[in-house]
Amino acid sequence: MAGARQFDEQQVIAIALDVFWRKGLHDATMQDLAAATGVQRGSLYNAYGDKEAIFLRAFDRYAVQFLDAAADALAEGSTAARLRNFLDMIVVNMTSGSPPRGCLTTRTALDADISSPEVRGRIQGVLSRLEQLISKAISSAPGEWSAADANRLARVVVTFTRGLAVMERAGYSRKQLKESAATFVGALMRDASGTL
Amino acid sequence: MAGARQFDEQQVIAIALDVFWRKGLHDATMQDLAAATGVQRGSLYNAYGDKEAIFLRAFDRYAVQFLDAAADALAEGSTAARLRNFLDMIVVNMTSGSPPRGCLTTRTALDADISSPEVRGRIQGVLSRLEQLISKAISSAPGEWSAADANRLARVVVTFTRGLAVMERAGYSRKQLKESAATFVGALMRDASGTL
DNA sequence: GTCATTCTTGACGAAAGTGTCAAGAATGAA
DNA sequence: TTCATTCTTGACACTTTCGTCAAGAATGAC
Repeated sequence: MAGARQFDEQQVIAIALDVFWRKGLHDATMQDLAAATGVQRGSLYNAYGDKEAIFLRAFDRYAVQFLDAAADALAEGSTAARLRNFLDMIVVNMTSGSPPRGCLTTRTALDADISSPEVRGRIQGVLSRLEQLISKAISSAPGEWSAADANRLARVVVTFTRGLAVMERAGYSRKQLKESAATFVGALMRDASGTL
Repeated sequence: MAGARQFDEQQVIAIALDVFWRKGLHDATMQDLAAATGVQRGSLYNAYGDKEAIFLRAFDRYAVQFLDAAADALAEGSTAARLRNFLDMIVVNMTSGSPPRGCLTTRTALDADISSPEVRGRIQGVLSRLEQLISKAISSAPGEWSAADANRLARVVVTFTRGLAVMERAGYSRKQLKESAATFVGALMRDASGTL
């Protein structure tokens, strides 16, 4: 293999992820990626083909990290504690960075109508795997829900997390989002504890 | 006033709303607006200045209609019934059209980082007025919530509606969204009735 | 060390969008 | 009817982005 690649692919994809996270798949340009990575536009075309191919690589890395973190947050405690941990993780995730980067999945989902089937598939993949994780966490914790209820509730929780991502874009602070998340879990799980 | 305008402004704004609703403020072009309205690009620039000015007019009309519809849906019945009516209205609203148009407010919110303060302000305005409507509906219905609880719950409900809008973009059907909404209300409002 | 292969670079042409403008058309007021 | 004003139209200049390509640089295999 002659003419070796002059850049670190892992690093380029990691930087590309950051660019996409900040600007979105649609708004990030090849020039943005070239500037951020220090790799010439032509080299990126040569190495990956087009912007979407870079996005898919970056997104796949992101999805793995994200779902791992979600699984961790959902691993222990009561159902309420698991959901609280999970939602806190989500909120911190979307309010990190300066300025905050928001949620890459949600941003990408909103552009679904101008995205390729590949991209749409990744979004649906992340959301459905997330739903499965949550459903499992709900039904495996000591709780009062049937498997069917757990599935339905999991979808509601996923939907709520997407709402948090929108609210973040609308200007709500980390603190406000955490407060809403706490209210949500409190209302959903309310029992004799009397929260809410 | 000599040289009268050759087009119906109400109609142009209504058509512009449809274009923005389908493509988003950012992705809709002046050429899209010109083609859809039948008014030349130059005339639109002459009449309104730029794309954002047209958007603001269209959005303001949309916001009034939307909030009126929300107030209607939240007007009568138990807290649960009000919320169910309201969420059904929201879901129908975002799944109407072919293909479905989604939610204009949510789409616009997701582009907050490249929008003007005026546009961001409109988004926040709609969301906060919606929150107030819901809070009022919750606390005015025969129910068990304090005013502070109603405020917190209202924000949770607004957040959930934003989540529904994202899920719609991700490919969920009207039926699925309604089902999630029903589960949400059932879980939130659960009492001796035993739903969920 | 030679060489075929691959990568890198900068430039190119095409396409799409923006905002502006001069010239002409249309209109209401007098 | 006349005329000043306003609207309409198509063209223009500018910008951004895209994808490609030829020429040169770098590298691993032999």
